[in-house]
Amino acid sequence: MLDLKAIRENPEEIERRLKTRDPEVTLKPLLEKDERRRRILQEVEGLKHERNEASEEVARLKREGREEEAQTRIRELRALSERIKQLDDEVSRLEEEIRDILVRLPNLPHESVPVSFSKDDKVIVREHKERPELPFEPKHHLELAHERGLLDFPRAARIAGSRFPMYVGWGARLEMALIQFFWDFHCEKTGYIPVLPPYLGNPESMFTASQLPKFQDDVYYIERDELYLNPTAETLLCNLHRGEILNAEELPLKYMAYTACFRREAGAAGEEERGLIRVHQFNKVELFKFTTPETSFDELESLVKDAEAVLQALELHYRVALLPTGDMAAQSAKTYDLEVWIPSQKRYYEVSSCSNCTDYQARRGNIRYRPARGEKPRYVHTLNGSGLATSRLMVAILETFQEPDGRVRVPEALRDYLKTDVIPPR
RNA sequence: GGAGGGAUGUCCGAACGGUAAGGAGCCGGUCUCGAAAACCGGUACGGCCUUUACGGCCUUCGGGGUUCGAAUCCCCGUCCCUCCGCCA
Repeated sequence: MLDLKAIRENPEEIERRLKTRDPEVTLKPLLEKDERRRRILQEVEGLKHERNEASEEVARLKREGREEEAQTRIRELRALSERIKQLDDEVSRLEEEIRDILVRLPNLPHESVPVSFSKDDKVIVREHKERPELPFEPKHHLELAHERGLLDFPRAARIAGSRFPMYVGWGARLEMALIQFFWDFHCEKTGYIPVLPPYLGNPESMFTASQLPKFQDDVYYIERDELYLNPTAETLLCNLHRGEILNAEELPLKYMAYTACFRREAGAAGEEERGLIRVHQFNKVELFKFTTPETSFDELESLVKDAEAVLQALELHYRVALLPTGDMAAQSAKTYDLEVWIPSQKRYYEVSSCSNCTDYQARRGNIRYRPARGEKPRYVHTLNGSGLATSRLMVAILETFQEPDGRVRVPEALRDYLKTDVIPPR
């Protein structure tokens, strides 16, 4: 959510910047409603002042036993109270309308973000390692998994439905090893506080993270209990300090969580996304930071490095992309994607998305910090990044490290977890 | 799921429907070489409004209602506690 006061003070500039993400944006109706609201507010506050003084007078008259005079005064005050109620209602209606508009506006993009509506206009910032050239036609991960009995989609479909993965045997062991490796890595090497949060979130949490109101259809919803199934731990961690005022000294606060993530993925389907690429349930270790406004963009750079470090440890080829204005999530002011090479498709897939959401989520969730003793609280900045999503990583590992005979070499970093250096045939 | 009890500031804690006591803590001061103690003063976080003032309005978990006026009465909800039931 953007700062209404800032919009009021600088509407042209803000509208211009928002239009780099969504050309439809117009602030005019918002400003008109704001103007009206403030006018009525002034009137009603004046009337309330009047009422407060009159009420005090009634109390005094009653204390002094001047009952008749008090009754006369009370009769007079009825009309005033009626008017106040009318105006109050109008103010609340306007406030609701203003909020409705405000919560749907995206965040202001940072000036370093390339301006474009096409996702192809992302900027490749850097690459790691050479693109692996296999001396044979690489097999699709599903084929490898089938030969080795690593995944069982048909039976998962029996249990839950299509596009739910089921890991079996060495597949299950590899998935657990990846989770455990990411978890240990960030606990020990990058210093994030580990958290196992609830997997369900209430409407307020979804709203704060900006999952609502726009992405209602992308999340699973349990109507009976008014709870949403976690789509990404960003949503959960974002709410860890909702409504709090943090101390400046404790910032930046760095958290990490492992969760399963659930997404409806309505409408998504296609040959390219067969197998583990796009599923309703996947595992992810998420990184999340609460920082001061001054440091957030530096913290974004280090967050990206923390996520990259895991890919490097796994010896994978990847690149870092800076997303253009039109391709970022609404809450983000600046986003880097980490994209890993998938040999069978000869293309990159996103395995991590690292964003600085500045004060956008903080304002929605009223997450603040006090810069110094006695000073007014300010909104924190929130940052999130996957560190990483395991399901797509498994695809990359199976395909990148496959041998001509279909065996899969286990990267050094995972050997302690798997107790083998090659995934054998079943 | 059922029955009770509760939620007031940084903390504790009061308030016949009449406009948020008191204490601790914290901040400032007196005293002191300095500190402690004592004493004096300040202290409702926070938000909104513009005529930026010694200003006004809102704020007793949240949302509604009754009333001239609600921390207080009524309704709905959230969270916490106790008991019963169920249960990995």
